[in-house]
Amino acid sequence: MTTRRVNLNTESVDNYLKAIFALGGPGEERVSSTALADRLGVSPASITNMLQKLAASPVPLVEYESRRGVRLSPAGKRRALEILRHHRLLETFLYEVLGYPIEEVHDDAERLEHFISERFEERIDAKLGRPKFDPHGHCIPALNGRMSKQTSRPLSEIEEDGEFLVDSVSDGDSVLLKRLNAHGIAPGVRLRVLRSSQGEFVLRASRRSKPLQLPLSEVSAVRIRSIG
Amino acid sequence: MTTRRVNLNTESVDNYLKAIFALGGPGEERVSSTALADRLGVSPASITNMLQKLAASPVPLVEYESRRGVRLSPAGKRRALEILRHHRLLETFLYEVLGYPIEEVHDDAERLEHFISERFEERIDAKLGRPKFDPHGHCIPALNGRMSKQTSRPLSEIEEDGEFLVDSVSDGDSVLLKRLNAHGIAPGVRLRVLRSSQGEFVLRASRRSKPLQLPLSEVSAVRIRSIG
DNA sequence: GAGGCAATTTAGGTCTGCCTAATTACTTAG
DNA sequence: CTAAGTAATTAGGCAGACCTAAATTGCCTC
Repeated sequence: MTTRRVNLNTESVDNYLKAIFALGGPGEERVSSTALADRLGVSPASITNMLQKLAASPVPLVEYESRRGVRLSPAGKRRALEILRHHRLLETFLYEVLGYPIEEVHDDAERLEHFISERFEERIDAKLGRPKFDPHGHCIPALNGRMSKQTSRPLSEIEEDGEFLVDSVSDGDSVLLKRLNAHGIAPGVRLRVLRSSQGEFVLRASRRSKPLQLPLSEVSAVRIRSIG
Repeated sequence: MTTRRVNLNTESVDNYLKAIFALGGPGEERVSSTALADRLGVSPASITNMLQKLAASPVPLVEYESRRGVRLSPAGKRRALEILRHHRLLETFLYEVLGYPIEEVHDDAERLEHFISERFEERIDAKLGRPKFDPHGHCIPALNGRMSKQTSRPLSEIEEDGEFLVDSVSDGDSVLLKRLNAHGIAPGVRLRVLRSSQGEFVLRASRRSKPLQLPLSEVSAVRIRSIG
């Protein structure tokens, strides 16, 4: 019986690796099947199936022990970072060069990230002047996969009200993103937290703009640093 | 029994439609299965299979009678032209904005043409100033699918030697394209045919450049118009 | 008008990525 | 320490897009 080699360069595999990378967090913790199933919108059975394939490949893309969750192998992490790089370069490109509205950038980048060539990647990187951050304030991994670690924390986790620097804004929810943008809340901006009680925050980006009230769930989309 | 509806918005379908469009020529003649199989690098059986599906869809993309070849339906033609538009806009974009070498433009455009959004299409079109021709000299179909018809003829079909205007150059063979380019043979250029005998042509684009000798098979990649 | 041949279609598989249902392994509460 | 309850895995299927091999069919020639 020949060991049949499978093709692991598919969009689907890309998405699994991205999801594991994202859910693993900075500590690269093991990720559970359900968490993945949930994130990818796929049944748990499909997850198990794919993970077994990814782990069994000649150069395994994940480390996987049955019922104990997965984490990326070095090769898998490399791939995940490459795609993340594509994604963020594309977002920057769509925003800067093609003049997309900020909240429209994510979806197109998500689709194209799987299909651009190395040449395309290199050309837009050059055109943009080798940017380090995308328009949401997220760090763009270098070609070699290096990426500086996050020094920010979610706005939802502050101890007390006051003034902060917006570090980045999550790009997943375009409606929220548009709203934040309309209120001047964008990376690099000074943000005043006027009031944060249980589930509600009231924010203002500058004297100009109107205050914005947000529930805790949405506030966590904004990451901040202390000023200074 | 429910009529199961199939998904016809796939890359594969795109490629069938493109192939039928290209092989049908300006007269939109019926195209044979073998010609398609050949062009798409797929077995004749697969062609039959796909054509049946395309013809049976609720809005048929092709007109197909068993053993008589296919042609595009109006809907199919619309789709084919849309993709051709994507392709040529992308080529122009990669060339003009991203500075690709001319011979590298085709492959990336071919991959991306299936995945760009309407917004992307509109943005690059705007950025390029609504171009009418791609860098190979091919006409870019308008948004509504309108496209002026070709007034040129293949260089391989000239009656006698002399001077011509290069109309366009085929983008399929990147090696040839690079060679033509290196000899200054590009759309809009005056081209002198120094000698054309049986299977061989000798061409020169300007007093400057060295003459280029090409076999008939490659010469047909160049389309020309009379000078006037 | 029958044979022969090439083109085409039908039949029956494969592989990928997904799904549902059924089963098994943990974990934890009593 | 057992009974739930939950998480994960196995088993068995399906659709899409391909393939090979085995009919067919259309047509051309003798």
